[in-house]
Amino acid sequence: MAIRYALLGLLTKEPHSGYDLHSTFKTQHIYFWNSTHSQVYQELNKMRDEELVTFETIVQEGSPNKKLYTITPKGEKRLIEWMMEEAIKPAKIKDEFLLRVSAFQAITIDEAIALLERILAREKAILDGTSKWQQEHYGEDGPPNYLHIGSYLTSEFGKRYAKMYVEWCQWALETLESYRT
Amino acid sequence: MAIRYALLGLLTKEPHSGYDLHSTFKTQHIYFWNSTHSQVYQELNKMRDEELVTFETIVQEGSPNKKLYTITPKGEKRLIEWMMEEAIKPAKIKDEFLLRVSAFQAITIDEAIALLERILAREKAILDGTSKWQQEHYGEDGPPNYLHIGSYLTSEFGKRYAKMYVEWCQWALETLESYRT
DNA sequence: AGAATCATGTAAGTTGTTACATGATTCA
DNA sequence: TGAATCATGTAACAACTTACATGATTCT
Repeated sequence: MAIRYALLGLLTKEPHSGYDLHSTFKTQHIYFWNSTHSQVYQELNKMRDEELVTFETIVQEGSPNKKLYTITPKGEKRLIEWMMEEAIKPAKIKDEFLLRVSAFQAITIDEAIALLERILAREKAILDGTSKWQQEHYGEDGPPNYLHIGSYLTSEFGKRYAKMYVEWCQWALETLESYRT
Repeated sequence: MAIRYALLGLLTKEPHSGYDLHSTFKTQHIYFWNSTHSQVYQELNKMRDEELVTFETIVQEGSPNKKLYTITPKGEKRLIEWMMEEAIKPAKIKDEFLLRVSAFQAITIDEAIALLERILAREKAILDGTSKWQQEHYGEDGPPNYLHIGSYLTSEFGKRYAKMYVEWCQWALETLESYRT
């Protein structure tokens, strides 16, 4: 239901192919949305049937042909209606690592520490990647115009989320050490 | 697939009813897991069929009868196997508010500010609730024994997540104000 | 009087995932 | 030579949500 608004939102900036849209979920949108390529293609087909998007086939040399999707006025209207709904559903999170943490009582302290150290390394790498992405795209001053404000604000969220995750891991490791004695 | 590990994890601490388990998702687990009561009951039935849990019917006066579920040795073994898997899937997040933020270019600055202010209030209330919950359950010193370490570590995550969300909202509001001129 | 809490469940529908399917080009 | 990237799609299955269904008690 909401996947379509994720796609429509990206299409308000410029036309994208299905492949592009999915790539964005895997890179920029990881902190607040996720999807698989098959779902993206299916949803784009539905939206084309409902005339929320149109596409144009781009013939390329060297890489396969692609379909460049553009949002229609009807699609824009629908997106804005959704953005203005009073009810904002709370976030739905499925974090398998934190689920493991919540069951740490079932394993030993050493096993728990080993798991945490793996995730600390992973989150450090993510923080690094997000910081670099933001620096490359927006530098110190933020986006040059309002068109990219959304992307800038959410990239900052991603950076803060990763930083919080890293610091929490470090705190959790210290806390676990103190339970060893 | 993973909902069962969420349930099994809680059952390693003590027996719970389906209602209890679902309540926990709505309160303590909101930062890393979510589910509906219907899914909880369905999964408990499946796990009973697979002998991962057993239950006992508790007859109550004043409130309806309930089924108290207990984890079996087979269930514990299955949980630990899952916790020790090398691959830890990245978190899957569906945050409709941040999805709206990512499309802020489609609405006016005033509308964007109004949305952010609503969420700031919501997140402040959540931070407050999480802080109080942690204080009431663990005070200043943390859990008295290793049995509650998981719950303590994840409640701290929840607190830090809410704090980060509040601070990000405040930063985003300032940033938006600066784009008005 | 109406809403919230406790308590469990089924049925129908929607959403999302995994596997299957293809194939050229580029990088290591 | 094998993996990664670009590029799109379908089919089958699993996961998840919403609506329906009931009903006593307690709080406002």
